[in-house]
Amino acid sequence: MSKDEKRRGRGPEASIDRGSYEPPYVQLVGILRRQIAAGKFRAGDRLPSEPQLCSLYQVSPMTVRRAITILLDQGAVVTTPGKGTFVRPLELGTGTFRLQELADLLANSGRTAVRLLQTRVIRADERVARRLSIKEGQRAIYLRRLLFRDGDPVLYHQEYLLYDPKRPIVEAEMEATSLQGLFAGRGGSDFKGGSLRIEATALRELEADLLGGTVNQPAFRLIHIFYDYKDRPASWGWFICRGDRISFGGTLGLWEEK
Amino acid sequence: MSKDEKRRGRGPEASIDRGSYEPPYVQLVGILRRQIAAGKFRAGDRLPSEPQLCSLYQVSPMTVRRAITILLDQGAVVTTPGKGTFVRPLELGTGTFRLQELADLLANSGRTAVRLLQTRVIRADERVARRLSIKEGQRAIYLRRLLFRDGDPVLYHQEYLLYDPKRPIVEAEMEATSLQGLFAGRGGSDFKGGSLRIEATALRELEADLLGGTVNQPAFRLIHIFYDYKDRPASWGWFICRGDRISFGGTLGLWEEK
DNA sequence: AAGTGGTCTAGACCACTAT
DNA sequence: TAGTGGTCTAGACCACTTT
Repeated sequence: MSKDEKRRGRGPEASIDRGSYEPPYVQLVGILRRQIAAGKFRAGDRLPSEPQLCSLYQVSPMTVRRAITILLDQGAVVTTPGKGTFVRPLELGTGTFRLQELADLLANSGRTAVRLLQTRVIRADERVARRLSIKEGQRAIYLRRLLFRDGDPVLYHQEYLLYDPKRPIVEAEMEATSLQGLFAGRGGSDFKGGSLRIEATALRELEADLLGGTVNQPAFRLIHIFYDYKDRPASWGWFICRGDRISFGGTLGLWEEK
Repeated sequence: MSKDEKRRGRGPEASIDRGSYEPPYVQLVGILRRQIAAGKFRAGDRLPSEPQLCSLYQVSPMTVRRAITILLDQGAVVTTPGKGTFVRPLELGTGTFRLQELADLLANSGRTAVRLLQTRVIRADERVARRLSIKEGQRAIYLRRLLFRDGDPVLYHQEYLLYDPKRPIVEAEMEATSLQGLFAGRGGSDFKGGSLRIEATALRELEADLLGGTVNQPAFRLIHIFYDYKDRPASWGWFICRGDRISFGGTLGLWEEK
């Protein structure tokens, strides 16, 4: 698909290929990244100034600016007004893990199934009340689900939902709520966003039984709070997944997965 | 174009404040985000076209474009050429976890200490050879470190490094290698980047002993490979951290931590 | 005063999609 | 044909830092 990757073998500088399908600012990002990755500019070094880059690569200031901005929020460089643009050193704190693996586990809805284990209206105890910002004793919905991949149970999900008497939730809907649209990505959900937290844990008896694992086996617990469009916490819950079934990957610095 | 005020009818509820220290494109990002978060535009809805946004907020196409681009890589919208810009539904797969917690654990170098437990030159077995892309039997450096926070052991680190006879590593250097500059963020490292993977595990006897935990206690294993500027894998290793000492957080969708 | 990053304008052209 | 996103130009102004 990318057959016009030309070798610009000689000279320290590559140049912008105007005939390429790749826009100049993308090419410039690539050129600068390669120069950094090749060690031409090391951590702490200053990059050429923006006017210099303009004349070096024959592009307008705006195009240089776009490229720099991209490097900036890729974390490759830092800029300080009046001084210059500098190559950023590796910092572990900037590393991130993606949840893509979790989504992959549940992609392809044909291979995925949800079994609703339990659904009941409960009275919020102190813990639930605090998480959902309601009063103790108020109603909430408690759900337990088991998610299958190719017939194998892979995720155990427990969730507390705001109870809204004006909008009762149908059973069929509950299988989808916060899964459809969250996992598959299609169909709008009623949530505007949420916060996540991942913990290391071990399977308890029930969880081991449901997930076909052994008691005390290492596992991930993924805790979520989703908020509705009125900023109310509308869902609090957690997924349990066997540690030998999933792990989460990410990259650091200029490294791109190959 | 007509500069008549045809925006009186269904005008924007917010407008760009030219006197603000916040540049117009940032304000526009905020305005659109708030409208989405408030439910004015729901998942799947189409945003006003870029020319419409230009006249709505009296900014140039380039400014609108910058705002849209930001929303785009914030994951808030998706764009399809020829059709429009659409609000993106929540997708769990887009969630990310930050390693900030890990960096925080080791911030403030005054409270942090590194104890080198072991350092020896070894012959690479099959596993090490594969990870470092060297031949079996070749030399490599094996390190074991214990990292303390306020006197408490918090991280156990094992690492295999490329052995370079031309550049022997001093002991003092080893305490810093891949920690200084990776954690503290100052001082350039010799690595251009790396890949990370996080696993759920349980403490083994040695690890429990070192970290002051109990055997089989839940824990995280953070595996890393760092690459040098010649794209060689120069460091392979992993950190062990008690599960009750750390967890990793992140957000999803339009939610911002408050 | 000169250089640097940061921002913005007011158009232009292109490729794509729908009618 | 008209509308849409995507890109680009060739300047301009500002705030900041260094000399």
